[in-house]
Amino acid sequence: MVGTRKFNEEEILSIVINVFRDKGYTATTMLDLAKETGVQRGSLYNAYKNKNTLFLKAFDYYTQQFLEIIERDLTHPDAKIAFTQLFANSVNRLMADEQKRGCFSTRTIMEAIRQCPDIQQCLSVFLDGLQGKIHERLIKAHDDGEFLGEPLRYARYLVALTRGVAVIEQAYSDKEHMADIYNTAIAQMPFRK
Amino acid sequence: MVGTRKFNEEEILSIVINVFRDKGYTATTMLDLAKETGVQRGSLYNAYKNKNTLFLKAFDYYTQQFLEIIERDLTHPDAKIAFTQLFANSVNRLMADEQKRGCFSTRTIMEAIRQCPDIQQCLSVFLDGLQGKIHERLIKAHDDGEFLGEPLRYARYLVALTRGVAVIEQAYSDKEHMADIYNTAIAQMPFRK
DNA sequence: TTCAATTTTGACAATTATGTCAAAATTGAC
DNA sequence: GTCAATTTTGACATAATTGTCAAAATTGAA
Repeated sequence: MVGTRKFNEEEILSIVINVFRDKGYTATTMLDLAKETGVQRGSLYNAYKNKNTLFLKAFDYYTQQFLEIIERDLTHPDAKIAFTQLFANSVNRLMADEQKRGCFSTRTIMEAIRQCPDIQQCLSVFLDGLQGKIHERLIKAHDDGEFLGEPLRYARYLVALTRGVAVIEQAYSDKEHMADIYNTAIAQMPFRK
Repeated sequence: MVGTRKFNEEEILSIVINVFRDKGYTATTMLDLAKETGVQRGSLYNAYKNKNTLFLKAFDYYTQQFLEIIERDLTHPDAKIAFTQLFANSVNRLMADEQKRGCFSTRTIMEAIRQCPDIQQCLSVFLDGLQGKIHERLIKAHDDGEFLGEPLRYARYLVALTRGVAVIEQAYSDKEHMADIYNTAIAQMPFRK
């Protein structure tokens, strides 16, 4: 194809996600995105039409990477260990960011959902995806006799809990606090003794 | 005092909270606030210096009202019923808003905490306040022999869960979904049988 | 009633952000 | 190498937002 784009799309989307994570949806301007990516503002408008569309594209890219990670976190054959690992990794990922910018999807739900047209669909894919991965793992655990609760109810419950911990992280950024919440939750869950 | 303000502060702060709830911290402009409150922009600058300071004041006012409501929700002498009511009321309050603007404090944590200088202190008062009310009620329940868990751990856990449900509300605005999460949580908690 | 403190008002300048566009540059296909 | 499609670039006009200020209005106290 003639007149090909100079920039690498995945590279740009990664940077774009970082900028949005930094400042939030509304506070991020096209100028910010141009500066950080090194792509001229006019080029971004040409390629993505506007901030809204660019955000949607970046969020989809994020979802895809995120769901792969969740799946990997839940691979341990022992269900209780698998969930313990998922939560531990989740806390570690939040803490690993020295700027403490928090969970991108949760911030998107709480801010961008009212600002960014058409984001609802992206969020459905994200949340249904997350709930789906957890649900699948709980069904397997149930079939294995390792888990005695209702998989779907617990999947919903756990998705909510992870969102809650993401909020707590922003408020306190205290690793022990987050770990404590997950430990309390895990200890209560109806895993086979 | 001479040259007294024309407007009623509590009335204005209520409106201000509504506008911020509507559009979020960043997307709300001083012009929006002036239009909605009927107070001239210049007057708002004179009285509150800028958006940031006004937001802090409004948030404090919100916290005060919120904590009174939580305390009232937890008054039932039976602990399990008290928490069941707290959660039911919490869901009902979220659903009662026809615009589905969501939990103001959770949205503030996820957006404004990175945009609004000095909000951290207001949020501490809010969250420590909420955790404190829940903690107190759990201690009482524990003393009464109605609750067998560790009050502080469960207080943290429940605060996180309520934040999580606030996120779920924005994503799905589905009453049954939220109720289901709280039911799953309540059913697991170590209340005396 | 007068007065001084304070608020209100509307206008102003400065800044920031958006979206568009024509000209220039690039590049794959032929 | 040429060419046509596309992207890149920088400039432009428009709109929105901020913060400030002087003049006018208000009001409680003396």
